[in-house]
Amino acid sequence: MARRRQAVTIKHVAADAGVSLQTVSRVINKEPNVRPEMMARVQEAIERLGYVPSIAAQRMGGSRSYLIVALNDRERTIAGWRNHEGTDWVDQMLLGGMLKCAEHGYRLIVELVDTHSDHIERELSAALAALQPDGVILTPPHSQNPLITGLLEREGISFARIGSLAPGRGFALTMGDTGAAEMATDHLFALGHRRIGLIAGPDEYELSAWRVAGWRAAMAAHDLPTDDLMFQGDFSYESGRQGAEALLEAGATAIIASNDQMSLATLLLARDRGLDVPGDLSLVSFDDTPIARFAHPPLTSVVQPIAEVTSRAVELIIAERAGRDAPTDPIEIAASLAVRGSTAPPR
Amino acid sequence: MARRRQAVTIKHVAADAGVSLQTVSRVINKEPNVRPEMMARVQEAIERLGYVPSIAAQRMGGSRSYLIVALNDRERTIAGWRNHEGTDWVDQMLLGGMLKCAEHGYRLIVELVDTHSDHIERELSAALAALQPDGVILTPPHSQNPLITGLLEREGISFARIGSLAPGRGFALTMGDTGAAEMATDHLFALGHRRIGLIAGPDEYELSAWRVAGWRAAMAAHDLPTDDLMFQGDFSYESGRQGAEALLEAGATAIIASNDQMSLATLLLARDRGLDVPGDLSLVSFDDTPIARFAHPPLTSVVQPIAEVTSRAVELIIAERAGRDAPTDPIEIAASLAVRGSTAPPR
DNA sequence: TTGAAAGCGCTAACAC
DNA sequence: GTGTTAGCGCTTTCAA
Repeated sequence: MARRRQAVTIKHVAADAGVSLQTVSRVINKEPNVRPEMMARVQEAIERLGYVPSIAAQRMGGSRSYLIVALNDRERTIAGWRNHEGTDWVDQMLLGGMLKCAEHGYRLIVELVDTHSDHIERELSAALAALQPDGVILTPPHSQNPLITGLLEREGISFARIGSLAPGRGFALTMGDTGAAEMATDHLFALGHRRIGLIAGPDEYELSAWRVAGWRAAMAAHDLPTDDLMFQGDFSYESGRQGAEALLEAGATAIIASNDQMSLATLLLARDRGLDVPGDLSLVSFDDTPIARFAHPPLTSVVQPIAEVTSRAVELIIAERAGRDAPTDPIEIAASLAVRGSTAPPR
Repeated sequence: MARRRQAVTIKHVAADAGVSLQTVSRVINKEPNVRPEMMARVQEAIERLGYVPSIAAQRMGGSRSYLIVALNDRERTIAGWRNHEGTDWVDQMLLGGMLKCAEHGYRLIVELVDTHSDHIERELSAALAALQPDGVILTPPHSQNPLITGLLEREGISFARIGSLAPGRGFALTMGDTGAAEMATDHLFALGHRRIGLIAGPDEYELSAWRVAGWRAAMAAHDLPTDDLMFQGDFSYESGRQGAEALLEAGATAIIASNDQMSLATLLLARDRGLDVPGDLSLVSFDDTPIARFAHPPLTSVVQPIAEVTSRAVELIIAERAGRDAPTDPIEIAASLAVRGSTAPPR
């Protein structure tokens, strides 16, 4: 295979337009101090020759790399793909992130690193050194891992933290978990439920606590006790089953589960016990994956705007690189509730 | 934001190990002609300093870019993500492709281009110029688009064609569609079906014809007529419904549908008509997405090894770049049949 | 407002 | 075997 070089480079454009390399570069980067006339001439040459800058060369020149890394948890992501039951977190990130990137000539690269690895910093450093991305989008639980945020901060790379409100650098974005939990609780309350249980996620995820807080707030607003109605799971099916057992024991007539696996576990436990959903037990899921949508009955679910949040994260990163000033307050893009067949008034 | 440069470069390593840049480069690239002793010294320096080569600089040096592009159909892919019903083609490509890439220090970048666009060549050229990937993995229907394969061939970029057997350059890989269709047909025959209908995919996809051929071959082997038992759909729900109507009209007791949407359409049509699946109608899907797995009953499906095929495609591309000789024959990684509740003996 | 020169981190070609 | 040199395509000084 022949050593392949760029077909048309900035030099060709410069020659064609009869200007210097520098002027072409300025036009490409939309820099000021170029006469409209020059700019038009250069633009025309670019079109004619079909010139597209090489991102490797742009990076080498010391400017942007036009690469944004979406960092996900390796174990969980791969497990999701392997089981292929449609957990579409990554797809939604691609949908929102890739398309937004494309609008600005950027690319989104998915990277996986182990949360629990002791050499997580080395893994990430290697990826950063290899790719030299202009930004990194962190998802839970990476978004609240100080080893990761610290490294990014030291390296001076702009990053977004999805699902984290911790103070510090990096754009914080949430999907309004507190409000979503309140919404779910209120929905169940409005149906007439009073014993509303919550199967929470693990502490490792900040958002677990937010959801608990939202549920507690809603319960308190209705003067309802929460005493033994909370069970802390770890997002696994098994923990969901345990949680459902505990909450049924506590007399829950409705259960909110913090993800699809725990919801599914609850649904199947109910079935095993001969309980009708939603007749004997109402159920709200906190994920809107096919597992929830195609369950029988289809689960009322909190729908998380992953694509929108990722898109926003990309925007923030690109805007910061472009020198525009960044918002310092956390950004919330609220989840919504899709009411389906798993919730109904209690008997 | 400070202009960020590589923290530790090949120069640092060279200095640290007391050798020339070139020697370090040779070690990195596993080139011959380096004494084991030198190599060890360099390796040690690399470890100690935590050096990782910059992909951009490697590309600039004129060698590999360590980037492989996975090219998918824009419209279909985005629609899949938007509807988010778990069509996990891209996920499976990432699963197989990313992991294999990672083993060799490569990255997989997902790119979307419009099949029906008249400027498809410009779109692709731009992506190639920007990224300068070492290889491109084509999926249907791009894999049989001469505009695309022609361009890649002219540019001298190695590429893999998934789902294409057309002659010409590029590694051809299939998932044994002919055999899969035969397998599905034989399964139904073994259950006692004689009127087995097929809802085929559009001609735009080579594999549509292979599936028809497999079905025909299996039917012929059992001396069964195929006359009015074939309907050509276009992978849409609507066409699936039309196909199901036509085939039921023709007296089919079993239907094989070429994707999940058409299968779902068939299932729902049966339900509308009060037909029990599998009692009155057996159904085999050609996709194993959540739509098929979570349907009621769960659909017997052809399971396509997308991850494996992509992984293999990555291997082939990397091997070719490394100068190892490439297989010229098409590679088949056979699909399997997951028997579920939608197939049973006819009444 | 424009251009010339230097250098980014790496590899290819050649010399030693 | 190993080191030296000359770029790759671009951006960043800095000078005009």
